[in-house]
Amino acid sequence: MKVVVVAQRKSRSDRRIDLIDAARRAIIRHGVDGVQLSHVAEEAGLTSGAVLYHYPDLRELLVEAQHAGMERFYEQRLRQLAKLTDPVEKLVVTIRSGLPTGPLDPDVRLLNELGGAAGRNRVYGVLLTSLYDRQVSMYQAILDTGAALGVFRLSADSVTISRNLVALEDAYGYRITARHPLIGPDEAAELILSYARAATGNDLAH
Amino acid sequence: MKVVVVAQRKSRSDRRIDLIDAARRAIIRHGVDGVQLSHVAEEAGLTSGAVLYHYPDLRELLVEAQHAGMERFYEQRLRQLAKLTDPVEKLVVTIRSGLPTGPLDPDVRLLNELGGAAGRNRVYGVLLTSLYDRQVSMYQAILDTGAALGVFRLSADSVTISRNLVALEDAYGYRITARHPLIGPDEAAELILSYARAATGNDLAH
DNA sequence: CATCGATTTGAACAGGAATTCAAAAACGGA
DNA sequence: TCCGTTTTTGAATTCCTGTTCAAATCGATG
Repeated sequence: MKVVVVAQRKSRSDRRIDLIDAARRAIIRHGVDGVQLSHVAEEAGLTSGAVLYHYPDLRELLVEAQHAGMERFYEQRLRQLAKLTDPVEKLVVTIRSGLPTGPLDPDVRLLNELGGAAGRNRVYGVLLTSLYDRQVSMYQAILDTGAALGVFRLSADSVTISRNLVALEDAYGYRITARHPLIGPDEAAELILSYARAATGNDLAH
Repeated sequence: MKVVVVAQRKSRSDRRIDLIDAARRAIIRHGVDGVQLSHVAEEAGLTSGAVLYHYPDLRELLVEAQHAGMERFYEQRLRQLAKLTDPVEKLVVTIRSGLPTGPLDPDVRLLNELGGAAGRNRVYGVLLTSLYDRQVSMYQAILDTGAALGVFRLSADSVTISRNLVALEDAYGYRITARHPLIGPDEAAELILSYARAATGNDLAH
């Protein structure tokens, strides 16, 4: 008696979502340039042929996976922000939400994979740049309203400060995923807050 | 008449230096995880067999290439620093020397390739961490002497400020190599200087 | 200039990955 | 339940990469 087990069949769109998620995991495991069809198939619990059926070009799937990962990361930050009203609280929470929870944080790991590739691949460069700009705008809104309310006294224009805040998040994300022995999520948050305090003239105690 | 052209023969150590350099270029072209033996061979003007003769394990060569690239980057920064005495000048020049000259700057491109891989590969993580720490020390020395001379009035301890300065360099290095349309070397330097001014209480005009 | 060891080539080989495709399986609807 | 369509498998094929190794070449040395 031969029993053949076939992977659960799914609708077109459900399967694509599965594959994008599988690709995300595969990229984290093997890197954007090291990932291969079989890795994605394995993560998805399918055969290479099935993956190819949905995405004839692996590179397209990878781009979609990166895109989806970015969007998820950004949406998550916005969602946390939406719950708050106090500019001080907003700023503190947002700084936190830009950092990985630890060295294995999948969202940040995925974004970090893009860093190097963005220098070689224009598509990735554009993706990463657009994420950066949106994050900057996010901070700007917080800083501007805080300044309007008289809670913050900005040491420079809000664009400059916002760009630096996002830059610091990015960089500490790399340090944390690289397992710096002295810099974890808490320490990184404190380092960025140190800058934020100087830039806003507020001690950011909430 | 058959003419066989053989690559110029070189001494063991010369050839190894060549290969490390070729590997550096190959990594920049294809990524740490996308680079393959033939890429390195091509960059070196040799055949795969010849590369394998010197480095039976490609991964070892790649690690050496990354290591060499890091050291070169760091040494270069130290060298520029050694020429100066004024803390203000030192700080300004050092900030500059941590940024790529443009999107194609090979040294920064190479370092950026490491970012993602450091989350997966412990060796790369250690390399990158040690570079970061040394750069932090470099800034610390500048800030501490400036403070001792009364030129700087630090807004936080020198470790904190130094960590943030290196973090900002790193992050803007990524932005520049990803070809951010608004942030080039000059703009990045100005952004970091904005922080440095606030942190040192010095307007850093030289 | 003859020899010897070190270096490089080039071809052969092995393993693995992407791609193709016919057949099988699963699903939805009649 | 049966049928037509969609999805998945698995095997065959092709392509590519790493690896091995004998032969050729080079450079130094006596």
